[in-house]
Amino acid sequence: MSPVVKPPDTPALPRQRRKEARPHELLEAALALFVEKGFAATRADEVAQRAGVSKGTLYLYYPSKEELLKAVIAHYLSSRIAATADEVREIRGPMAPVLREMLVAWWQQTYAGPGSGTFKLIISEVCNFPAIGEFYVREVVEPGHAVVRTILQRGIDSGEFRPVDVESAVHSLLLPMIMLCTHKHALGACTQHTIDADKFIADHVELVLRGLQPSVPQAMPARRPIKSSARHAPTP
Amino acid sequence: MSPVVKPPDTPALPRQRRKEARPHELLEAALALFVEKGFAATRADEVAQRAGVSKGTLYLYYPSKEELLKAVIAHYLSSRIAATADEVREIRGPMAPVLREMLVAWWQQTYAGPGSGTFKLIISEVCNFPAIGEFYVREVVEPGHAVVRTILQRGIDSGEFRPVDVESAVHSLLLPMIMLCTHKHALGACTQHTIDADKFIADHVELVLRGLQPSVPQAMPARRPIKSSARHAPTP
Amino acid sequence: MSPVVKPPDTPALPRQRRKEARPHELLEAALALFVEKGFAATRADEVAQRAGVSKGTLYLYYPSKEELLKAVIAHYLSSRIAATADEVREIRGPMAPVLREMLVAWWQQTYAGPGSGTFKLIISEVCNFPAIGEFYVREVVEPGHAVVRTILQRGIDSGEFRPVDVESAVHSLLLPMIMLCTHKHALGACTQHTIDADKFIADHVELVLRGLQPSVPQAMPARRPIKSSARHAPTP
Amino acid sequence: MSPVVKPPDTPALPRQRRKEARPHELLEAALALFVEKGFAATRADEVAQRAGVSKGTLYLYYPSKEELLKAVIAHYLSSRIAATADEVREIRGPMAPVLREMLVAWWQQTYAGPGSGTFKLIISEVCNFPAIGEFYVREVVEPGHAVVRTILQRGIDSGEFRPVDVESAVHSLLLPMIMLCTHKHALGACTQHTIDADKFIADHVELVLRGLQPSVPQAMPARRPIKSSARHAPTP
DNA sequence: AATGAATGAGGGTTCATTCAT
DNA sequence: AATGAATGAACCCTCATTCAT
Repeated sequence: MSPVVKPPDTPALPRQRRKEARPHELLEAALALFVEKGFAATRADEVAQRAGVSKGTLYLYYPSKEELLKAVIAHYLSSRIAATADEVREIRGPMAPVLREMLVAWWQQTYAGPGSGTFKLIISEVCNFPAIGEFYVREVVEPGHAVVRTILQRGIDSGEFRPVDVESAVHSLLLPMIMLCTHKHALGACTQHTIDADKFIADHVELVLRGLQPSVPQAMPARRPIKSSARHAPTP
Repeated sequence: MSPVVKPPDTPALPRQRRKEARPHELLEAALALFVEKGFAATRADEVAQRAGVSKGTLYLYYPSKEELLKAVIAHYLSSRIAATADEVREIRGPMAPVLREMLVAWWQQTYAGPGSGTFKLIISEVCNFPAIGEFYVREVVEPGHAVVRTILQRGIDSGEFRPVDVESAVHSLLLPMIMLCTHKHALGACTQHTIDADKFIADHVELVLRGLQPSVPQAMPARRPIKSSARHAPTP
Repeated sequence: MSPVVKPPDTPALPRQRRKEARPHELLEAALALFVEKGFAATRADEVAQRAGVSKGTLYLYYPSKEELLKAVIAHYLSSRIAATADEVREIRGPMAPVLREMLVAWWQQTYAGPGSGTFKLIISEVCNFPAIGEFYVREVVEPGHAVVRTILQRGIDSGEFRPVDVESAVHSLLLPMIMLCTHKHALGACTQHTIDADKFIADHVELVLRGLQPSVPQAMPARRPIKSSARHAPTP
Repeated sequence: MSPVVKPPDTPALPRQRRKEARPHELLEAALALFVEKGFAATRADEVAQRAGVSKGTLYLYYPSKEELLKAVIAHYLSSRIAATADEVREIRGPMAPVLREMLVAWWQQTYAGPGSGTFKLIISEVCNFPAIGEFYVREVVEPGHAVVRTILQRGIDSGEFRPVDVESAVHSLLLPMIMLCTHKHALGACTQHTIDADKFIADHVELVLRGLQPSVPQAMPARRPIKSSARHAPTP
């Protein structure tokens, strides 16, 4: 998927001057370690060592550990979501397949690649480095939400979807995806509690799309109290 | 909420002896700081100061920072989920209201309280302290999933719900809740990107419950390709 | 030997008020720990605990750890050497038996009792607390040396001993004794390298007394080069 | 002797890179301070400062203060006693001059050099670090004793020496030397109580050698009570 | 008088950053 | 450009000492 992944079996590549590759290798090493251990618990020379350079070299490319973090975030979040938005604007016809395919495509690109760790990283570090949060919201959250919101709104307008709260539906669709990316680098990385991510995402999108269908009036008497005695909060 | 916060302008308030209250105050302070800044970035005397004691006192109650972390996790994750499971087992009748009310009740308890931060804390630190992950999976994840899984399965068996993949549906219901707790202490704590959590949870549960309803045959021509040219991965 | 040794099998003596015994118990505990671990490596509450009191109580009797050290030294070095000196002054007749019996008597008293540790303690701590050294020299070294010196000199004057350097002979007699006391609490306390102290002291005194005998002229051609090639410094 | 001592009035002498020299300089500084103040009372940055480096540099070469202590011991106790033993084995002829010269040679090498402090250091710290004692016994005590024992035994076998207890005689010869080394760094370093060490050692060896001479029967009626009333223990 | 909880200065150790080579 | 030895501020933790009970 990403051709820059350093082959892990070439430990001592023979002194070829690859000044151009250095920054990217450092970013990749830094991302992996920041995601795994957190920013504060990652030592600068761990990053350098994983990138195959000395500690001093790291500081040749990034003036401080914090700048390295920002570069990591900027690099792995430079999204092409805006481009997606433009494409979506042109599409006509039923929105359900559009939504399904767009989400699954984004998902497959994201979950497998190294960028899946950025969500955990942002969650962990945003309070210490609020600039990261602003960048993320501006570059990723808002354009991403906008795309999904647009599709949903168009489906509602055309009667394809029920008139649900669009913000909530956006979250219903996207939050599990973010959570799964996070899980991959958290519990999933160090416990036996794994999730079949691809299957879940397919099932989840399907479930939500079902939930968005206009109701067939008589089909479901939702929220009509049936036997009142049966209902109570189970964990008061 | 926190009447114990020492006013910072009293330089030497007379040394207090409160052996019983200290552990809880220290745990509360540690949770807040570990959640906000991360374990490694939190200094031991920050915790002590927030709890209104000196650094030495902290070490009177917990032998190391790591043990303090474990105590925080153990304290705030001692769940009453098992009790919930017992109650649920007795319930008869339609499962949709049971599910809705149980989830909302759990949600309201959790999101508002200090325990909502534990999810971010676990996400951030589980790779550094795998024992935390095992504890969390055993004490929270598995019993929690079991409760929801039981309800869903019973609804499927009775024909109230479609025969969906139960594991996926459990995740569809719960992951957004976890994500929202996490969000509260991450982006939500330091950017303007807020979410109306209560409304979203209500909407989300409703949406999923709709998606679980048995399908009315003619209602949705799902997955039928409509205009083939309209489909392509939106973020290439 | 010393009737104040606390029986170690009465761990909780039932609240009897023994204010008078406290200081001595503290001194005994402090001596044992200071000798074993050194002053700096001994914690104040270790001393208190070994004496069966709380940390606060220790500070009721001694205002600081350093004062406790001084009290230990003063207590265990309060020597009765001066009295010995008076007795010796009266003695007439051959000095060899006097010396032998006096040294053995002093040895037997000292080596077995707790005071044997004071030599190691002084060696270890005198550079950090020079006052201890001055006290020790004044109270122990000088009077002790004076006694032995007097006896030796009298033996020399009477022709019983050879006219050796008296200072050197004093050291030849006493230094091994000090060294053995030190050894008991150093290597002897934690390795298998033990010395049969009583036998050695008897042998040593005898050997030195022999060496003090007037020489029989033809007996020893000392310092006459014998086979010159055979002599060279063995560890150059 | 110590040309590396940094003059204290040059606040920032330009950072030096001397990877080879550092370990020895650190060991020398550490020995001096550990001997003078004891291990526990010596601060790591005192050692670093005396070696002319920063505290961090110390930890570049030794992973902890305790490892530094072990390195000091290992470095200054790497004895050439075994070599001496080989040489001694070849020597024929009278043993008295051999013994005298060997002891004086060893003495002169040891007392003047920095290694003279190791005895005090071992005495002070062996109970806290028993491995040091085992190392010392194996590397120094046992081979050293073996050399002296061999010489004495050969002298006894040839009739040159009286048939004394060899172990005791070894101690009679060596313990005062150890004690003098110890004294140099204890009382001798901080009180006026000095000993003319070279003279004493020469006298002492001579005294003991005299005591080892075979007795001329009629010369000394040792242990035969002469005037019985004159004998009594002077310090009862 | 006795206790032991509380304090905070101090010491061992780490690690981001610098700089001589 | 690259290295890695050197630095020192900062952090975890200890423990002598104090003081409320």
